[in-house]
Amino acid sequence: MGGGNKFQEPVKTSRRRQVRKEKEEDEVNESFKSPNLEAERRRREKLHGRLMALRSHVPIVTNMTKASIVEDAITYIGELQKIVQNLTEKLHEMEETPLEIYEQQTVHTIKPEVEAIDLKVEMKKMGIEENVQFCKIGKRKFWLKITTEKRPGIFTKFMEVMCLLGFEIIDITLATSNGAIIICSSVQILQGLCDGDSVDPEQTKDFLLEVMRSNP
Amino acid sequence: MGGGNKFQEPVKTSRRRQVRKEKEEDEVNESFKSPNLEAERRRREKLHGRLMALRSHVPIVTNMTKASIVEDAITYIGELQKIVQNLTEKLHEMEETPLEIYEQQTVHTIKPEVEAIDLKVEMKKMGIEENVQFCKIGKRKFWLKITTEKRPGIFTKFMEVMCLLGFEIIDITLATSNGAIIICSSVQILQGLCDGDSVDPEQTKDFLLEVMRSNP
DNA sequence: GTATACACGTGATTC
DNA sequence: TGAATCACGTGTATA
Repeated sequence: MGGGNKFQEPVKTSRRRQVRKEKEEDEVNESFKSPNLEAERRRREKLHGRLMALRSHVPIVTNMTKASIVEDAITYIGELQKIVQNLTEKLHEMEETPLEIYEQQTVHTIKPEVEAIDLKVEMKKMGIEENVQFCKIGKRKFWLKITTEKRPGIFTKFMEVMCLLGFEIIDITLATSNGAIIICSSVQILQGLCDGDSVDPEQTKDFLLEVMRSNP
Repeated sequence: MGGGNKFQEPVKTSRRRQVRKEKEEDEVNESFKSPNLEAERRRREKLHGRLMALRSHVPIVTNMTKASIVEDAITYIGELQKIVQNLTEKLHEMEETPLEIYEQQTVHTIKPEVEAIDLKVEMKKMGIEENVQFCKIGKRKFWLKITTEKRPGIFTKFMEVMCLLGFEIIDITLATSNGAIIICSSVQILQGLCDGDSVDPEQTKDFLLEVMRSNP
C-alpha cells in the first residue's frame, strides 16, 4: 500500500531531488492503470510551478520548502500592504485635494490613468481653460502666463523651453488648483544673444502652447 | 497499493471535503508502521494552514484550489508592487517639484563668488534689508515672506526647513532683484501633526531668520 | 459518463 | 541517526 513507487519513466529528470531512482526491480508488474495518474501528475506539476513563480515574486526567501515559500509570501504581502497604506497616507497629507476615489479599496482595482483624467475633468469643470499669454513689457523684457493641466514634469519642461529660447527668469509665480497649474513669469532675453526685437511674441506664444500640450 | 487509506481516526472532521469516510473494512490490517506517517501528516496540515492563511491575505479569490490560491497571490503581489511603485513615483514628484524651481533657475543665475559679494553690496546699496515675516492667516494656514541675500542653495534650504517644520506649501512666489531674493508663500501645517495653535509665529520667524542667515 | 482536486501513506532523499 | 521534506500513485469526493 505504499505511496507511488510503481515505477515510472523519468519524465522529469531535472528535478530538485533526483527522485524515483529508476527502481525497476521486482514488483514492477501488477500494471494497475490508474485512470487519473496522468492528471494527478499534471496537477502536481502545476502546483509546483505556481509555487516556484510565487517564490520568484517574493524578494526574501528564508527556505525553499513549500510551507516556507507560502509563509514568506504572506509576510511580504503584509509588508506591501503596510507600505501602500503609509504611502497613501503621506500622499493624502501632501495634496490638499481630497481625491475621493483614492481609498484603500483601490488596492486591487488600480487605474493609473483614471486619476489624471479626473483632474483634467475637474479642471474643465472649474472653468479653467488651457491658455498661454505672452507679451512684451520692455526693451528686452517679456511677461507670460501659462494655464494648463497639472502634469508631472510640466514645470521642468517649462524651464527647459525658457532656457532653449534664451530667456532668463526675472521672477516667477506658480500656483496649482483643481488639477490645473498657473505659471506667471517675467523673463528677459539673455544678453549677447539678440535684442528684444528679434522675438515674435505671437510665434513664441504658439510655440509655448504647443510644447505645453505635448506629453513628456 | 492505494494512496493513504489505511484508516485514521477523524482528527479533523471539519475538513473541506469529508474525506476518508471511515473506511474500516477489510484490509485494515497489515499494520505497517510507517516511521514518518505522523510527521507527514503534520507537514500536510502545516502547508494546508499556510495556504489558507495566504488565501485570507488576498482579497480576490477566483478558486479555492491550491494552485488558484497561489496564482491569485502572485497576481495580488504584482498589483501591490505596481501600486507601491506608482505611489512612490508620485510622492517623489510631489516633493521634488518645488526643488526643481531652484535647480532650473540656478542654471541662469549661478555666478562666481566674487560677483556674489558684489551683489550683496548692491543689495545693501539698494536699501534691501534681510527680513522674515511670519503670521497666521487661518486655522492651519500661515503666510510668510523672506527677504535675504541671494545665495546658491538658499531655496533648497528653505524647502528643507519647511519640510522639517511640517509645513505644506500651498503657493509660493520667488523673485530676485539686485542680489536679493524674496520668497512669499502660503503654507499649511500638515494634517496629523498638530493643529495651528501649536505653532508660535514669533518663534518660527526667529528660527527661519537664523536658518536663512547661516551658510549651507 | 469524464475531469478535476484533494488527502492519504509510503519510499526516497537531504541535513 | 532521526527528523523533515518531497514526489509518487491511489482512492475518493465533487462538478
